Amino acid sequence: MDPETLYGVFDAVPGEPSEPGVAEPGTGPYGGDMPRPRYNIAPTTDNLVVRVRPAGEDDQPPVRRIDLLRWGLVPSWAKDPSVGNRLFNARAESVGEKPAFRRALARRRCLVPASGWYEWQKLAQGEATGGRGPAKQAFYLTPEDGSVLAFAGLWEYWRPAGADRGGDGDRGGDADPDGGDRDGTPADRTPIVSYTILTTASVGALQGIHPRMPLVLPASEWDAWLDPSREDVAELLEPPDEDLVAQLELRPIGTRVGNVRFDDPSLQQQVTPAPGAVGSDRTADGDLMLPLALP
DNA sequence: CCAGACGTTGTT
DNA sequence: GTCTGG
DNA sequence: CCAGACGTTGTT
DNA sequence: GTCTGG
Repeated sequence: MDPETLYGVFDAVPGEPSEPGVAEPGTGPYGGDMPRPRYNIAPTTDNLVVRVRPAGEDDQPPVRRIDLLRWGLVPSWAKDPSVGNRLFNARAESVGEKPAFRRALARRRCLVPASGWYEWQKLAQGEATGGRGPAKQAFYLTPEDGSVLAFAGLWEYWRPAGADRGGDGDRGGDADPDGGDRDGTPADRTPIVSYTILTTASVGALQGIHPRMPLVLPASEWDAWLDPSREDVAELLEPPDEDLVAQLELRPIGTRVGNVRFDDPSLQQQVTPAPGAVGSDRTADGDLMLPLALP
């Protein structure tokens, strides 16, 4: 997706230029560089996220802001930020009870824009291919009308122990473009603002591919999800409506998407689905699937 | 009390 | 930080 | 999630 | 097999 379109889609503005721990997306149409569109996003990388208020400035009217946050939520109490490497998803069914996510669910919800997402369907070991056939089929799930999706997310602020420099964002504006500090402070002492994506049970045809899916929020729920004063989000944590899922294209794609060093539009090129995969006209054994006789 | 976890996915 | 397990 | 690494002693 | 990195 084109990152610049996101400001319009989400009625958002660029984030504060000096928020510690946040890589700058740039100001886009307001005058700076935006990150290039991405086609293969991996956990631990910085990606665009929509938030209302990155830090507690309580008086100002709510403004949606877009920043680059690290995918993989690092809890504020973590001693080592690598614990966030595995916290890139949070189950919607239990997120309110997990120590790592509970506080963020109550106070720091966010939206993660995406043009779609990838999923792997595990296939029965193909006997017809002598076991050498592909054991899995990748899919790109994307709205047929090209609209932008928003995944429900949570974000968190982490500061290394002992790093005691005060300032919650608007002071000490030393906009350091690269990760490290000028004074030689290693990167593992810099603050990190990170996020996680909620998952839920798959809906409709997606169940044939994978039992889980990201919690996709319809645009009508974006405002409520982002509103930090909203107390009861149980309704928003329910799986998406079937009609939302019915608007998605389930596009079989090649296996290169599994390797993060590939990151270009060709990853989303449609391929013939493997036998037994969703959309294939052949069974897992390679036999042609015949249409059912109608009465 | 202290120590240790704190999570999800998927199980050819 | 807060909860669970020993 | 998938891809890729996974390690020490001792230096024949 | 299991962990780390992207």
